[in-house]
Amino acid sequence: MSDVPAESAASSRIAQALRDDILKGLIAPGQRLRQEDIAERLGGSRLPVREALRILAAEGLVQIEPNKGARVPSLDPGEVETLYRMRERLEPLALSESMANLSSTNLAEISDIQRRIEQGVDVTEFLILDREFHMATYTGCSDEQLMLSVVRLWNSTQHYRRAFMSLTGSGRAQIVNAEHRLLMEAMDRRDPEDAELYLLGHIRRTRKELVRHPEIFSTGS
Amino acid sequence: MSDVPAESAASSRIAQALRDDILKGLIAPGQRLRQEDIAERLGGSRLPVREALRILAAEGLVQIEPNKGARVPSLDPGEVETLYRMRERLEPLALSESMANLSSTNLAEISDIQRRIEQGVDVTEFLILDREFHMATYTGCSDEQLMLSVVRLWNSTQHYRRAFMSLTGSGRAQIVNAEHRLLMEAMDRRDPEDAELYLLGHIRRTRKELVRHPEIFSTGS
DNA sequence: TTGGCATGCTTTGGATCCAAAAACAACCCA
DNA sequence: TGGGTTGTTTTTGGATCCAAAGCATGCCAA
Repeated sequence: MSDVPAESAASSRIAQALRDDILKGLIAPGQRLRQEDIAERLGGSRLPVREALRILAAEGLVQIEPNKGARVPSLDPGEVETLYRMRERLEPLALSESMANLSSTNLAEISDIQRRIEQGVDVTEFLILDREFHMATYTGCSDEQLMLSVVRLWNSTQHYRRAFMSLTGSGRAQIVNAEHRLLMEAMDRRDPEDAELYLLGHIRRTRKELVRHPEIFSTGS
Repeated sequence: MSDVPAESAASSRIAQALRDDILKGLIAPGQRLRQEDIAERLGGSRLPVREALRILAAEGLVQIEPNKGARVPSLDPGEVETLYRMRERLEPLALSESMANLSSTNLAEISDIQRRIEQGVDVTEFLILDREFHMATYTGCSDEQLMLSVVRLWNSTQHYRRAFMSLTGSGRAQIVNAEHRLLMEAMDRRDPEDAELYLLGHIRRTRKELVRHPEIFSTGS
């Protein structure tokens, strides 16, 4: 789950810990983050905590309101839909930028991740592996800003992806696997155009499924 | 008793000042930002300066390296090209999300900005008005994350847009005006599809012109 | 003369203390 | 009894001080 280049400071250590907690769902949307609590729990004073919260705010994982503190943003269905529309447009770009630089070793790694997904996993494991899969397809993309945006989008939607998976179970696994396989096949053929198209379809279908399940957004979690 | 907001947030005040300086080009890419200097120049201690730098880093305006401080990132041609490709994909989305909510008053404001652009302005003024123009077309987009991404992209490329304009002069003004007028016409017709297309073409053409002028990226500015 | 190392100087990172703003609760009054 | 108000408490924001990491200079030795 570690994305950023790990600027070796205490503030980034705290940021990393919080990031993991939020992405794992241990901190729910809407929940407030008190600086003192975090400082005590993770060690250190409140100052690096404040910087960590700034870092996370930059990644879209928390929202900071002046004099009111930080909280994990809770999104409404419309916002998540827009985030998915952003993914539909940005990730195919990242993919095509990446594919030119992917070695066959990279492709083998991607294939291996997909193999593990198809071995049947629980929701938590699937969320991790699915993210690993897509990020692996982007490893050839050297553009930092683009990848930062992609990671932000994944971060912001992670909670709702988990809620969706928990709700629908792994019944949709077959479709996802088919889409992943199509994507991999196009990548093996070194066909960025097809790969972009399959990826677009994959994300778009997920978006449409999400908006069909507004119960994900009920606060009771 | 509190009639004036009293500038409660010193860190955002400092961030705003720095942001203005960077966008105006007073702080060039590659230039280092020493915390103490900023603190002394803008008033306050180093602490709010640190937070301000984090805020700006989130907006892509500065880069922070641990124990080495913050500097305005200097981009290579490839990075700027990717940023423009991101713009090509994200801004049409923002535009279509926006258009549903634009009133005729909004459209009149946009038209007024374009009118001022066509009155003939210098480079500095053009950069401001052009940004105002496009941002005005996005005012109906209520999605925060999308707009944040768009602003980030504009921020990151601002310096190279200015370098390009200074280099080529206002010779390209006619093309830009024609594109803006086409865009406005589609918006007046309430045709998001056409508007997206014109906007895409506008950004794409600018990208292609930029990559044709690599001398923009030479450090001597 | 040149390469490498050590020392000091500068700059950033972190901790503690203090002030201000907001949430909360109890109270008073209508 | 309900709403507004005021005072207390909690929490965040800012300033100062101290520690650690870079960086440059300059010295010494080969």
